[in-house]
Amino acid sequence: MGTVTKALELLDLFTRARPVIGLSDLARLADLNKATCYRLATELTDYGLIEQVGSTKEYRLGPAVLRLAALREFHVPTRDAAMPVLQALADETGETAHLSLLIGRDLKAIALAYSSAHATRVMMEDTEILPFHATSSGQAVLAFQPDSIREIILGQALPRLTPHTITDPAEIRARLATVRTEGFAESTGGFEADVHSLAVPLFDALGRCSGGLAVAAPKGRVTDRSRAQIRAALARAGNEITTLWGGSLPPAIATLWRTAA
Amino acid sequence: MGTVTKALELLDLFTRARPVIGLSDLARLADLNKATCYRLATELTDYGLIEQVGSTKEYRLGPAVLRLAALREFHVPTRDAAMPVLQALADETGETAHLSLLIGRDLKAIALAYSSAHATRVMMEDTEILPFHATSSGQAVLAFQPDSIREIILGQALPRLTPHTITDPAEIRARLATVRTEGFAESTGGFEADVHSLAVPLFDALGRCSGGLAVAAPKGRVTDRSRAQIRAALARAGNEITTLWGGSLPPAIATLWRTAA
DNA sequence: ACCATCGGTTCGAATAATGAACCAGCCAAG
DNA sequence: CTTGGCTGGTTCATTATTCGAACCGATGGT
Repeated sequence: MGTVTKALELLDLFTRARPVIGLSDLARLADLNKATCYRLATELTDYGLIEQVGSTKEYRLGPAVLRLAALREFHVPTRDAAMPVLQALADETGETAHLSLLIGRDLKAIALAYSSAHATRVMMEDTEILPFHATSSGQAVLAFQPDSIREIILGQALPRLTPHTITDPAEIRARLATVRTEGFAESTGGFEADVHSLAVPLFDALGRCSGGLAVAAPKGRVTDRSRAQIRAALARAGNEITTLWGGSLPPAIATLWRTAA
Repeated sequence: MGTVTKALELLDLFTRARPVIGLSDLARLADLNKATCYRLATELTDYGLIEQVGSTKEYRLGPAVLRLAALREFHVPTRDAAMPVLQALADETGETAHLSLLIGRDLKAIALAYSSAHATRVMMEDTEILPFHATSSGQAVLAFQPDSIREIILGQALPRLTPHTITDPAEIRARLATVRTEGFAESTGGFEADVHSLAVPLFDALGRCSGGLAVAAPKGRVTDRSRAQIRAALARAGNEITTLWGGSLPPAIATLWRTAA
């Protein structure tokens, strides 16, 4: 593994639940020698990807990420464009909506929107990496990947995260086929017990499925009626975001979503 | 210089004016061997900081920056918090407003807002790094840095970017003293000929000056009246953003701005 | 006074980065 | 259809950089 990758992996240690990390912790979490970790952290700090805060000298993500994101949004409006749609989706369904993107080999959440309709809502605090096999977003995205990529992912370990997580590759393949014929993915308690979620795939300008859009609700609140409503809202929002991204839906999906919405 | 820094410097080659870069160009621009550049680019690509687009395989900034920025904004709302104020500043003054942050040893623009009041407006296309000596933002920020940092920066080369650029360190030091007593920095044609700009410093929660806020207008459109209006708007906006950042103004500045607004 | 931990530093050994030369593929000019 | 100059990508021996055990001074709790 290259030095650059090692340095960048430090960035992944920062999460919503753990936004600041001291040098020793950083080294422990990254399984790196403290000296090595210090050098890498110093280089990241010099560039501004992380910064040291206050007298304790702990690290957190730095201002450089803002500049890079602003530049990317200028050229390829992704998050900014999708944000209002995401919030509208949360408002319309009364549940938590989130948007995820395929980054490297992982599916990562990049935006959340909450609804204030209910006092209890699904929070997604420390959820950056969405496991493909255990989440509806993951299944929605996986269903529309090329066979080669899908098989690489299904060949990896598929940890049982809850008693309801599906871990059999064959069973997952069957579900993905269903996702393709229905245009929606559904997961109940596979990632977090008591959370139901529905998701749709999103497509970029080259027709590749590059992300997912999901609505997560407490299991007990989901009825046949609300499921249908969420599906309709997801279809509309998925269509809208894909359009905003300059993408185009596979014709089969477009047809399926039209009937849902 | 470390490998990580070299890799990260590749990211700086992407600008608004040059958002996609091929491998050979990237190597040339970075003054790196093509093989080296390729390895670094591959590592950045694997992480998602850059991505290859289409059949031409050119590189552009990748989706990972969005995730990192979302995480940082969650913990330290900076850009998101300032954005509406920035737009209001542009609307109120009828000119281009921009926000810059001290990142590493450079001052970099992270957000722009345009006004639709006039057909001609100052565009800031390829302006990521704002030279301290030649811009009003730079002078505003430099004026409030600790002596040690200020002297390091003034000790560097101060290129003459236009016929009106001030390049004499002594003269700059004098202007910075004025900035401190007035609470505003002003530059006319020092960075781009025919552009007038006014700026104020911004302060973070630790009382450090960590950025600048500026309004840039075509030189010919600036009158005594509009200058006063811009200063008043800048004072209000600077105050507001500093507050949003949980920062506090140095008492001297607070007093100065109160009289302007 | 003690011990553990913190951020940061040192220096020889070990490893990873480097770059000249080399592919194959593409495209436009001759 | 050949030539030549470009592209993105690859190889491998040389070498410069990274690595990590041990060490430092400071801090904080017992």
